[in-house]
Amino acid sequence: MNRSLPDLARRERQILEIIYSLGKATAAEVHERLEDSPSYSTVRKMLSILETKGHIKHIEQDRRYVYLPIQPKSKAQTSALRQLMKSLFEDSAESVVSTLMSISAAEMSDDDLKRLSEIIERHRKERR
Amino acid sequence: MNRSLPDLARRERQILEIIYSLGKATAAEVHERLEDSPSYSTVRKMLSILETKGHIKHIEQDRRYVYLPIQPKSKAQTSALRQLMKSLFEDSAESVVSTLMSISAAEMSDDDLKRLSEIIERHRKERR
DNA sequence: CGCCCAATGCGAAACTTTTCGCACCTGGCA
DNA sequence: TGCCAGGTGCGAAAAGTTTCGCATTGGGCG
Repeated sequence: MNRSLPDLARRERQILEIIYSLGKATAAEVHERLEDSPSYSTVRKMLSILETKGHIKHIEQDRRYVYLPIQPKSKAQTSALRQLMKSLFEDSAESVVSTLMSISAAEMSDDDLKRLSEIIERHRKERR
Repeated sequence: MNRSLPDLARRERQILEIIYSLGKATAAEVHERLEDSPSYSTVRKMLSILETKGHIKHIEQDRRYVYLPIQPKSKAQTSALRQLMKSLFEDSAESVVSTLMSISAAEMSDDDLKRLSEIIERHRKERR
């Protein structure tokens, strides 16, 4: 199956996002971070459903399950960003960057910003 | 209510995304663009549900309903990007830009890239 | 005027997601 | 050994979403 993040149901998505943001997570950790928290029992059930659907897997560690995403984060990032660009940014990188600046610029140091420029400049050069 | 895009149910989200990407849309237009298309009737029902829930509104034009988002696109962009950064990019603008480049750089002209740099440089200067 | 076409409104069935409680299992400790 | 704490598994109820068909409405045209 392997639908991308935004095609999941609400709770499923929330939970998968938590797992991605932590890299890996136990049921308890997910439960802790989930908003308007349902019971622990519910969270475990959702995890097992996500596993059945092929979005996550688990390993056993210290006698408890630790869940991991199946799709590597880099792929999830790419497909989520693509999808977002398409639905809200007219597929325009420029528009994304503008919004990104309006969100983040204030909290970034000059060096941080410089580093962003450099990422872009590097791409300009590499293509020649 | 006004949950942001990613907190909607699957179909609801798909439909709202179509409306955002077109700016405004009739039931027929949404129907056309919706994947694995459900009946026209279903689409209209969803639109009326989205309206009830406060995500869209309609105006009448040439004797048919034209639906519009309630939340301005710019707000939707901001909150969706924030959310994405948090869940998949460790809140790092740099990481977003890298991924963005890997998606888009190949299809951008040198001028396009230059314009991106300028957006960032502008922010560097404005803050001094 | 009356009919037809192209809309909308809405109730209810079907399906999917979400929630939870209870049974079970296992290691550590009194 | 037997009990407790802290895990997992899972069935089934509840809630939420999605689908559709049929009734209704109103303008344009013969």
